[in-house]
Amino acid sequence: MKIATWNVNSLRVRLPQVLEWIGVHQPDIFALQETKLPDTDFPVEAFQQIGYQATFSGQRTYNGVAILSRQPGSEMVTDIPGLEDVQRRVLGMTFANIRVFNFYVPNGESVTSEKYAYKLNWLAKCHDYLQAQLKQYPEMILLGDFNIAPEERDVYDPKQWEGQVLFSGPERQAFQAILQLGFQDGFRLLHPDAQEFSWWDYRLNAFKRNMGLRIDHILVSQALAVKCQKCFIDKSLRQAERPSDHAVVVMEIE
DNA sequence: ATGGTTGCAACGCAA
Repeated sequence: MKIATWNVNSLRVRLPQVLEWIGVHQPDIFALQETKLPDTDFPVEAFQQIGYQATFSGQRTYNGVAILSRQPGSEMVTDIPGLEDVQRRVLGMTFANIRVFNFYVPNGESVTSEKYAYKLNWLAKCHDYLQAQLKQYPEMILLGDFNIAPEERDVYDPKQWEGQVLFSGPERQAFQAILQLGFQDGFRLLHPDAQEFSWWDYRLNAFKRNMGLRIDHILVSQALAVKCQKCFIDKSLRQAERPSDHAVVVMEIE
C-alpha cells in the first residue's frame, strides 16, 4: 500500500499538479492539506475521472483537508472530541481496518501569539483522542502537515530556530507525547541519519538554498511500523512552476 | 536587515 501527504496551499491552483502526481505514483491514499475550498467547490469529478474517490472537509479561504483514495473509506470524522473548532483541519477515515488521520496542525504564528496557545491546546486534545482511538484501531496512520520539526537535524539552522514557532520546546514535546502513545515517525524509522526537509519558505530563495524544515510527517502505529518498507520525501513538485511551499511525503507499507 | 513571497479576495490576513 502506498500512502502520501501534501500540503497543496490551494487545491484550485495545484489541481493539475495533484492529478499529475497521482498519475505518476498511483497512491492508494493521498492526504491533502490547505485545500482552501468550501465543500461545494471541491473538484470531485476531476478525481473520479482518474479512478479516485474524494472525501473532504473544507472551508472558504483557509485550511481544508481531503483524502483521495482508490477504494472508498468508512467511519469518516472531521472533528476531535472536546475541541470546538470551526477550522477544518481533521479528516479521519478507515481503509481495510487501517485507521487514517489526515491532520493540518495549526501553524501557531509565533510563540507569543494566541494562535500558538490554540496550537498547543489543539495538540493536547488530539493526543487524548488518539490515545482512545489507538485502543480501538491497532493499525493507525497519522499523516499531514504537523507544523513541528521534531529534532535539531530536522531544521536547517537549529540555533536560529531554537525557541521559534515550528521548533519550540512545547511543540516538540507535544509531538513526542503523540509518538509515545505508540507511533513511529516513518521517515526517521527508515532514515535514521538523514537530514531532509519537507517545507521551505517562499521567501529569500529558501528552497534553492535548502533552508528548510521537516514538518510534514507520516506516523504509524507499532503494528504497521514493522510492515513499513519505504518512506521518503519527494521534492519534485516543490521545484515545479508555481509550487506549493511543501514537498510530498510518501510511505510504502507491507 | 525584523526584510521577503504566495493565495485569497479585494486589503490586510494567514502562512
